[in-house]
Amino acid sequence: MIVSSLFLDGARKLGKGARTRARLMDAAARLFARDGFEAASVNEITRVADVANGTFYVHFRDKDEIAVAVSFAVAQHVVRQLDAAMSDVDDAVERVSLATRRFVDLAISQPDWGRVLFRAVWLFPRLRDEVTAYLRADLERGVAQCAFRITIDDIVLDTIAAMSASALFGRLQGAFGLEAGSRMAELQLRMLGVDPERARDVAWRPIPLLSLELEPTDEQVARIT
Amino acid sequence: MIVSSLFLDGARKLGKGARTRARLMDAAARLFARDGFEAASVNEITRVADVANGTFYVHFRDKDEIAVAVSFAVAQHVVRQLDAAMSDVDDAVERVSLATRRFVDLAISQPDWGRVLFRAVWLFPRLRDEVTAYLRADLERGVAQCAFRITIDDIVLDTIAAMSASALFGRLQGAFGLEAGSRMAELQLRMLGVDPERARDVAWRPIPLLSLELEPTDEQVARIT
Amino acid sequence: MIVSSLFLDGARKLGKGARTRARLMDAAARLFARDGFEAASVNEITRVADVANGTFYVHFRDKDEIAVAVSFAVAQHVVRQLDAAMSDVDDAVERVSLATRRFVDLAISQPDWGRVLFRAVWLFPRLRDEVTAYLRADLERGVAQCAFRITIDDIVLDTIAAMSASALFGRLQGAFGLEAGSRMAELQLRMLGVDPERARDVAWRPIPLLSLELEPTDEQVARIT
Amino acid sequence: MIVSSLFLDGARKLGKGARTRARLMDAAARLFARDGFEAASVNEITRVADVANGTFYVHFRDKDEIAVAVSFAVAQHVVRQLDAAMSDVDDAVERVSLATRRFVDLAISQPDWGRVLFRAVWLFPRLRDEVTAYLRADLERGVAQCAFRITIDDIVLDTIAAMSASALFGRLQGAFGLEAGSRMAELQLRMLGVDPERARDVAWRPIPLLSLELEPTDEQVARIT
DNA sequence: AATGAATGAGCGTTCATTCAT
DNA sequence: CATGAATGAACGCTCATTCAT
Repeated sequence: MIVSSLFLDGARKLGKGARTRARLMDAAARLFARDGFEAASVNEITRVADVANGTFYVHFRDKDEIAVAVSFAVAQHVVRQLDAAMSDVDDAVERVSLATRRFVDLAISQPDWGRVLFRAVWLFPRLRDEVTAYLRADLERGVAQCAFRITIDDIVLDTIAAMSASALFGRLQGAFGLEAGSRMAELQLRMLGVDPERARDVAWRPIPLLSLELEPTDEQVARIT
Repeated sequence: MIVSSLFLDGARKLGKGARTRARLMDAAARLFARDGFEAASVNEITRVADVANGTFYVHFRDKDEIAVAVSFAVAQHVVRQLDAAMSDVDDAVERVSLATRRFVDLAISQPDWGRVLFRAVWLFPRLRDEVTAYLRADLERGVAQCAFRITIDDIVLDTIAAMSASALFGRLQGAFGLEAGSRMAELQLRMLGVDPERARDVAWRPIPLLSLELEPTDEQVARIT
Repeated sequence: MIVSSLFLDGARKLGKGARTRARLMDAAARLFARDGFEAASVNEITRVADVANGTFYVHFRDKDEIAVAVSFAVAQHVVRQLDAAMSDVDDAVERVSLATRRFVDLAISQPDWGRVLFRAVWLFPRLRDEVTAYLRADLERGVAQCAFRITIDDIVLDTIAAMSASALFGRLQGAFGLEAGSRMAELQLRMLGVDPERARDVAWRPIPLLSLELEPTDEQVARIT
Repeated sequence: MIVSSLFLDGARKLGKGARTRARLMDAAARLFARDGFEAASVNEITRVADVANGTFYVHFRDKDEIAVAVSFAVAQHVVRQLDAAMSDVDDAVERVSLATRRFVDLAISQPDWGRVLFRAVWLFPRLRDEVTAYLRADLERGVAQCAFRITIDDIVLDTIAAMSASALFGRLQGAFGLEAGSRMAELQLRMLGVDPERARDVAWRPIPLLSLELEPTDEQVARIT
């Protein structure tokens, strides 16, 4: 269930240095998810990555740097795939629903990444902005399509994000069941001014499960390395 | 603006032990708020409380214990007052709006408590439950009054809480302005199925500011001590 | 030969805390002398002082603080005794000669302190000033007595100090023999304009050896603690 | 003002290996001067020298070795030039004065080398001996010329050196002004038994400034490489 | 000869916690 | 109940050095 080689998989064909760096990022992702940024120690990261403690500082200036690197890489990886998976969907109502539902379902398929994302979004406002850029586009599309009867501002954007994050969190904690994604999507659509019946229909309609690709694109690897 | 004697004020008439404990909790509340739970050290707490560092362990088993004690006490204190301040309001729409708006305005009047609450709610699910008990009552009242067209379940409850918390957070960070409380209340009401026009009216109508009472009730003091 | 309890001896009658602090300062003096400030590690100091490494920080903010404390305490202790031991000598020529000779002889009787002094004087200009204040008084006295035919300025002062330090260093290294103190005193007096014959007479005349008092005065202990 | 290619300039015509070694020595000289021997790290040296860190150990056994190499080379380079610049001066009084004044003036024209020299002289007694060999010749010449009324021994030699070093140090620290060289030369001459009037005359008489040659002789390069 | 990733002991410092007084 | 000195494991980080390429 836990995929621990997001970065290593992508770096297999690269040099030895890149592989070590990837091992460190994998270890960090796992520990940040389990313990949080502060509680995860550099020594523990290197222990899990199976390198000497000094090796950490060959690849990262300090603990913050790996936190940022891991967070951004995971976030980009996830968001891009969610986005790519609905490239053929035009309707904003469908898009918002799909994004939320699939984002929440991350909690099941990749709990580590989910946790990293969840924590990182609080810590790095820039990351939040980058992630919500996709969301903003969909919301504005919805307004243009007269599907959302609401003014799009920062508070709405942030609130939608917080709602999705909250559902993800509930799933991760085991407080919510499988329906969390649909339920949250429904609530969001209602809030955005979508007719409650339509909101229910769209949010609960079965969708093909998106199985997240483990191996990042070469382009992503390049940015990470 | 910053209240630093929430607990001490209430413990004045009690014994010396209770006063020392109260001083520690006041110090802890201030430091947890300012630095976060992890960054606040026991030595710093005792320094601010003006007691010897060993005295801490006379009153609390460990750092976690004081965190729980402070969080629950602050949360109860705040929630009860928000509740008491609308004891004469029957309409659920008004109640939900008032609760959210005043909760968010905490960020201004008592940023210390706001931060403590915000952190504590993530940390202690039990605290979340206690706080949302009040909310649940209002939501069910709203359904009974046919004002909310929605099924009340844990996800809705949690989502409303997360939305308020998110607005509080935005205020604390300076990302949102004075209007955050009203805007969030409006979004919540829309989500709950209130007519958008009514939601806007209620959420943005001027309300008397609630100045939080500093001294906890005797009953609260008893529970804390 | 090596006195390692300058501070501990003085703190015997004080509380436990003062004794631990004294043990740390003794250990630090020994290690600073042997290895220098930078090479002496805090862990080593606590090991020699036979306390836990964390105990160091109960008594000193950081490594610098103990370096300053040790340096100033040793310097004051030494300088005051040199000064006190010639309270009945009026003649500036005699005084300068005595001070240099006895200072250099430190190298034999207390090599640890000698080394600490030598290093500290380079590191802490303020310490240099404090120490040379005594010297300045004697030089000015000599000018007033028409014994020194020279203008007293910072360079002269500093040069006399450097010369004495250099002789101390040579003794510590084993490069110079017993005569170093007298030889250096003679050179200094010649430089100051004293007649070469008189310089030789005064500098080489036998003097009672000053055995440095190990136990600092209560006043000194109070300043240190 | 700061010469950073003392060794590289001299190694231009040599092989690639010699050039790399020279680049490392230039970098080390600069960093030892700026930060001191202990604070200058091997990685920093290689970074400044623009070679890989592993390359360092192709050319030097350890950090000590480069410190010795740099110190001796700089010292020889400086001392030989000071000596060469007064090849036509016979009078020992003039020679001692010139040497001290020009040595102290190093602090202005080449503060980097000044600092390296100053530190190195304390660290490597053998270096001290090599440098003072020149000085000894002049002192003995002065005795032969009946200009110095003093017995030349190791202490006198060392003291003269310490005095010059002290003046250099004062200049580097900014504690002394332009006059430091002359003042110190005057003090030395007085100490050596030169008539105070003559000492003043010689020490303060204007001299042509010596601009140090950057490129070492081939012979020097050979010894370094 | 040159590279640069990797090592691991060691650094100064923090801090929750204990315990004799 | 209160004290505060003492503890020692753990922290983030540095750095001289090694070695496979």
